Amino acid sequence: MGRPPKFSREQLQAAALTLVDAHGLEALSMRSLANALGTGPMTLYNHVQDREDLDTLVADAVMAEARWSPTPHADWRDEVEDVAAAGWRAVRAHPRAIPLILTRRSRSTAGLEVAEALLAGLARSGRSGHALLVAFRAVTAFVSGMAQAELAGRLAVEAGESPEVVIDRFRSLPSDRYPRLIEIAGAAATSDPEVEFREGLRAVLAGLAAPRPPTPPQRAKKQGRDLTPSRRRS
Amino acid sequence: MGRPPKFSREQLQAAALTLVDAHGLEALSMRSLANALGTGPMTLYNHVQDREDLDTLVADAVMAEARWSPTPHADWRDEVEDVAAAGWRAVRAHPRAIPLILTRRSRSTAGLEVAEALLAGLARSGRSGHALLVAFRAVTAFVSGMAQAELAGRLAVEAGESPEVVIDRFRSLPSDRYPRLIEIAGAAATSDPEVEFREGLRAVLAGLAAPRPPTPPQRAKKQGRDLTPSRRRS
DNA sequence: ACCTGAACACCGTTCAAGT
DNA sequence: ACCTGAACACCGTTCAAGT
Repeated sequence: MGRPPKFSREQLQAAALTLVDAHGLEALSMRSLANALGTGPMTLYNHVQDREDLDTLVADAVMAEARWSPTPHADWRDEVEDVAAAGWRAVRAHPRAIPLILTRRSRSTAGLEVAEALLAGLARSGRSGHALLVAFRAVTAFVSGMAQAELAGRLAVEAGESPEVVIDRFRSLPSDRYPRLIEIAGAAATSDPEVEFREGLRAVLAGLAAPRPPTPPQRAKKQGRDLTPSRRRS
Repeated sequence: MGRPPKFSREQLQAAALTLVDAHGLEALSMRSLANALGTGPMTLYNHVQDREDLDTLVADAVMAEARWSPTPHADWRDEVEDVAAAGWRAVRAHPRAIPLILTRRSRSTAGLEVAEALLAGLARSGRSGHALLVAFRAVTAFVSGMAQAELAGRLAVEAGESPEVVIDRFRSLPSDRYPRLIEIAGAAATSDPEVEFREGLRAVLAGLAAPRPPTPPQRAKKQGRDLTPSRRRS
């Protein structure tokens, strides 16, 4: 009976994230992680339900790194910006894990923490209920969408191409079909992702701060989304 | 020499998407697709570079379904909203393919088409260069972020739980730690995703329409992101 | 309660051969 | 140019057994 676990959840997370950071997502498997920890694959099933669960563990490890100021700012928008930027920094620090985060963020406890902090800031705008939900979705959508954009660039670089080559290829798209795409590819060549994030987020927050036009009443309906609590192992 | 291809790109796309729609992402493999088409796995390598390439093919098939009005609206924001909503509808029509879209949208030709149409609308706001890039990122980030939210709900339902159960589980989170999360879980219970999308997008567009505060000049730097052209097979 | 090796039913992909 | 079967090096996971 009562035998102490051989590995802690934190050990698993750290080892898995290290593997992903160093060698990419494809390098993470039950077998490779077990190997990195010096055991057989089956041992992992004492700590993790699934391969899926392992992926969630990694996403959670990334989100757990997010740090923001605990003291509220004067302006609620600054507070939201602070938390959102923290989440985004955590994601950017682990580019190879981004697909996992895009796909499992809402199953991570650490993700819930970030969400609640974001909501605390947004609630200070005077919103509650449905309006708060919409604002929350807008901000989180923006953050994870920016992470998606980040991923796209890294994928190509990963595939062995320099950023310059990627942009050049865009520039060599048929210019009659994709004139604007080519234009922003040029802009992207000298752009700082941090600035893009900041400016974009401020635009979103400005939109949320502006008086909102009346909207038709809700039809009662439908399922909850982005609301899945993380399943805790045993 | 010159032998006509046994399958067209469209056939592959259709068969793969059907498989995913019907049985989920895990049901798509080189072998299962080959089987559905009545060949051996190796035949697929005449049409596709990779397993990765197959994923991109599916994402492309989904984005190719996006349809929007070809005639420009009076207000540029309505035009952007039209295109963005079209992209979102396409995504929602294939919920089980969402992880692929989140992860490979920027490698899809059909995705480029949507992007260019979005840019055409945004350019009418008077933006170009860096400002256009930022506006573009904000809108696409919002759309794919909303898709991410959509995914989260479907995952749980897929896992065999009714939407009500999912929301109930959220409501039963520790209420001292996650008060706001619980609040919006309640709001989400009666919320229509379509309304959320519309309201959120309008907030983003309102923010983009508002006069922008001055921003510090760009440091020259960095790589392009979200700009990877799709690799065409021979 | 937790650990673990063997075995099974899958994968993607290389190779070599065919037309 | 395109098709294809056999074979290889991987996967996640079930089972049964150990402490």
